[in-house]
Amino acid sequence: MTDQSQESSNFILEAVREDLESGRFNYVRTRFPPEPNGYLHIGHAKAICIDFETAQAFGGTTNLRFDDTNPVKEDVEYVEAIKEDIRWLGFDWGNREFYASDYFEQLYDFAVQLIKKGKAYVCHLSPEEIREYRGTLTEPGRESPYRNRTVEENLDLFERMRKGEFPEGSCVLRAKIDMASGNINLRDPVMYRIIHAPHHRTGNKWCIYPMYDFAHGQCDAIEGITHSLCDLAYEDHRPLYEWFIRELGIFPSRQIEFARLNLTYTILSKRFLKQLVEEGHVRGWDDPRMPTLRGMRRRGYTPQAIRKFIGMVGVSKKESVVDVALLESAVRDDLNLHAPRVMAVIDPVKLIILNYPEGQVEELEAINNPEDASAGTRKVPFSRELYIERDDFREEPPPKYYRLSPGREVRLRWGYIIKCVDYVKDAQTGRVNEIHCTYDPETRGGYAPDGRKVQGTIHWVSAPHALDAEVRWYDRLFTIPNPNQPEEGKTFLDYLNPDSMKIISGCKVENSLAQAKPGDRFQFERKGFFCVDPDTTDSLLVFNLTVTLRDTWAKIEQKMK
RNA sequence: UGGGGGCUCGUCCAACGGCAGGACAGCAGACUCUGGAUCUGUUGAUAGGGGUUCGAAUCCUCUGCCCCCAGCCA
Repeated sequence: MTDQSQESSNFILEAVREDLESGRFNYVRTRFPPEPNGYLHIGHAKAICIDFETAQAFGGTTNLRFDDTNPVKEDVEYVEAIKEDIRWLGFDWGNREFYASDYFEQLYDFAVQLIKKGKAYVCHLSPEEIREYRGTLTEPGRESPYRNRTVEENLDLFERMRKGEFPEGSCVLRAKIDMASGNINLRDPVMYRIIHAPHHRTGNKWCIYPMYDFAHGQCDAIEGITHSLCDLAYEDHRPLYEWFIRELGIFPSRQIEFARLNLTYTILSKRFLKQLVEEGHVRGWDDPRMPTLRGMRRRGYTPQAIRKFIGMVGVSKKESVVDVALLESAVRDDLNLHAPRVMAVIDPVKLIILNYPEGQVEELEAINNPEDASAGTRKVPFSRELYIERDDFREEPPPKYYRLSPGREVRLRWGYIIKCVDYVKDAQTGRVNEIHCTYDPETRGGYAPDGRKVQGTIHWVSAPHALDAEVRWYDRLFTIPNPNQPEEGKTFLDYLNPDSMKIISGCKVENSLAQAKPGDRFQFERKGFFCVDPDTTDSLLVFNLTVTLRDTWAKIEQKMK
């Protein structure tokens, strides 16, 4: 209860601790093994954190190893992107960057070793036949007619596979295990297949490539990985992983599986994310609505927030769906402490202070971050004509509304207390297009010398000084908590939120933002956290909504309906 | 009807035979020049049955429900 150490523990750390105590291992080394066939997302961030932090907890190291055993799916473009994203998260693999393809020769030797032991054979069954012979979940399989070839014949055939004498699909190398095993992975799994395609690293040197099951564990062994942490999906593969270790007599890495991350209102399947991009439902892999690390980065999420979130989620073997609100909370928490505050009016309406001298400009002092005194202060210009948020004025204020309305007083943040005396509406549309106020010159800086209480404080910008901006206001990409489980006859695309992005132009922001550069993060007071988008040009600032502030008024208003 | 896993507040994670706790969400209040932040309080759970035990979320047993596996993908 009062013990803080439990917060940072989990079943993997306990297992590793036991392995060290029992002497099973005397050091800790993990690996993060992405296949370079796509971009990293928040789900990968969980794996990355677990891999790196587990090792760190015991003074160990983590290798980055690209699992590049299938040349037709992979590309160098992805290895660079993956490295960039891991670094952004703040993890360092030093010079321990490896590739499964570095070990192709070694892996080939391992295969020969198994052939010589009579534990592997070249099989000429077609893919369809292999499937038939494999049996089903409830019925045992049948042995391949090629299963009992001699070692010499297998050695010869395997060598010729390597030399490129056979077309793709004509034969494979299989492990000779047990066609009746209840675990289908043990029914003579394929170890090598023929692929006549150039590999992004080995070029045309190879035309046979190891399958995941014959590559992963062996690479772990070669690298001396003590703990190979992976997805629950590989639980069934562990007996095979261990079979290869035993038969080859190689370093006995221990595979431990944990549950992958799922998030409400979010899709994390690579295939579906790809579909979102290719069909144009989002603007790209780095669209701020995407759960990719590049998307979240562009959205304004910080690596610290993502790591904090992963820590809050914990590690277990239970398949779960984490509420995306937890992520948003972690993001707010971090940004609250570090993002400078700024005034920005997203839906502006003109406000004129009738008794303020025309042409006069004052510089008012504003605190940059109330959570961080070292952030200092800045000057914001004040004048007779301002913009305020359209929603901060009501002709007929509802109960509990304490912003501006006719006859009422409100404080302009860091400015003066003003009172609404009149407003004008557009004759055509009926929309309010000007609000007339008077100000109390005694209240400069927002303090009332008479001690009078003003309930509302609203943000504003000086009209002649304001900068134009575009705001991209994001909402959840999907309308239901679990788009992974569509109703009968529907797909996740049926739940796309049509309002997941609203592009709002004509926003007015304070002029201190003139210096803002892409990637800079701010809090727009009373609104939310925003991040400067790379689409920003010299003439137009573009901001992405990272996450809104908690909005209790919206909640009250909602309840009154 | 094979094999492998999993069931603790709404959600996620703890408690490892000894008072079921935390975070997020929710609710109520305090404070406030952001209806922000902060602080306080509060609602709320051991899938079910049987057993072992002084004592069970934890051990045993039966039942139920959920997930994964039949790629020459990873």
